[in-house]
Amino acid sequence: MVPMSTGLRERKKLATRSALHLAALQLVAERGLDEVSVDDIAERADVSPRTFFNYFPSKIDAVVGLDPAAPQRQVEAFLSRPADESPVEAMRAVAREQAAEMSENTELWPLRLTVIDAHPAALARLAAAFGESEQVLAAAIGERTGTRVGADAYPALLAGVAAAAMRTSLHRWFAGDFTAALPDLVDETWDLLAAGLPAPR
Amino acid sequence: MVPMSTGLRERKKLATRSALHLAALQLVAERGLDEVSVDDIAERADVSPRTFFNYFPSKIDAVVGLDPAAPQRQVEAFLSRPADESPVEAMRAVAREQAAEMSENTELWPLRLTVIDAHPAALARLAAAFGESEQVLAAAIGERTGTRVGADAYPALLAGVAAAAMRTSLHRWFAGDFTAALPDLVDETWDLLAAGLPAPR
DNA sequence: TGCAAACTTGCATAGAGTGCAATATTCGAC
DNA sequence: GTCGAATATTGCACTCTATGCAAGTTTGCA
Repeated sequence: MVPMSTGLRERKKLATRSALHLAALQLVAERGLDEVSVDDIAERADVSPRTFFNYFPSKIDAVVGLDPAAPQRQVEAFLSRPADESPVEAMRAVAREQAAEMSENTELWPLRLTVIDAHPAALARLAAAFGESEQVLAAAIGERTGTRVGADAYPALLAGVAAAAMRTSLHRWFAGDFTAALPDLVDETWDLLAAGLPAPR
Repeated sequence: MVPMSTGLRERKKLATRSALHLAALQLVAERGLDEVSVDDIAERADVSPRTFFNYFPSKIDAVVGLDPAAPQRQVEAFLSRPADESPVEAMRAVAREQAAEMSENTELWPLRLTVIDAHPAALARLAAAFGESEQVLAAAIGERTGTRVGADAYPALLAGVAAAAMRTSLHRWFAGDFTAALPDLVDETWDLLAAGLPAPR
């Protein structure tokens, strides 16, 4: 159960998914979102148009190409932080880890963010994905702090703030042509938050 | 130019838009999102299916039914706050005003939020709308604080945090069956933010 | 009253997205 | 290696979304 790195079947699926995502990114970068059809993407990735929808529920999802397991991994990382850390500290540490991972593949995230930022529909889909992520994260925060998500403001707020922090950091990374170190940007952002968002200067 | 409350033409357009939005809300509340087609919505609102798309770019937009001018009004409210207020104070005041407005019509927002919360696609669209709103708001914050949106983290972060605060407050309002006063929920949320998100208890 | 601008509608069309059944591939046991 | 079960791919048929365009209505205004 839950194999770490398995046989041919699993690897092929990952490869196909990755090929579809990359094909979508490249085609949209070349021509723009509206000039690219699902058929185009499937053709470049060497699968049938019908197979495309076995991997992504929509065209825009293939462009954004987020890992559907990412929210769950984020939750696990958060819950396994040392118990003496405050929720904010733990969340911040998880964000820094995530940032470090994103920085590792020096090609994928910059390409992704560049394409996404140029297309409002993709930006919208990304915002929606962050929103979904927030919900499972809020549940985890509620679990850790012993508060109820509906009743208390804290869990949903911290989840929302964490998502905003990551989005802000990613956007600054992009705006600076990916020359800065993403984990550093994340740290700066969380410094502002911990201080209660003091006015600049 | 820019008439406050104008002739028959303007009023009819607003009425049609409102009728389409309400029809979408009611139908989706009755049957669920996938059992409602654009044709159904147009029929209940007594316009042709083609006219539907003169008012909303997609079915889900009709369900969510947000005012496309809202982000701009938010920006204007923010920029016209007294100059001695800090950005956080100004943003918080704007949020409280918005909350008060939303509470005024005791039918619309509760129905909206109930329908939206029951349908992930609508929730995603709402998250995307908040994201769009953040962008223009960030520009305004940058203007007020004299910082550059791409270079400095502050404007985008405060905009993102403000959006998270509003979403959190709306969700708590909904979770408590709309018995609480929304402006109070907003205040509590901003208290947490200003204190740097201290751990509960 | 009558002209111009703005709105509605029908028609045609491209493309997204889904269910279903047939085919092909991989896995695991032997 | 071979075979059967499980899983993945594909083609087909179909519905619905969404948009451009042109013709017909309604409204605003002089």
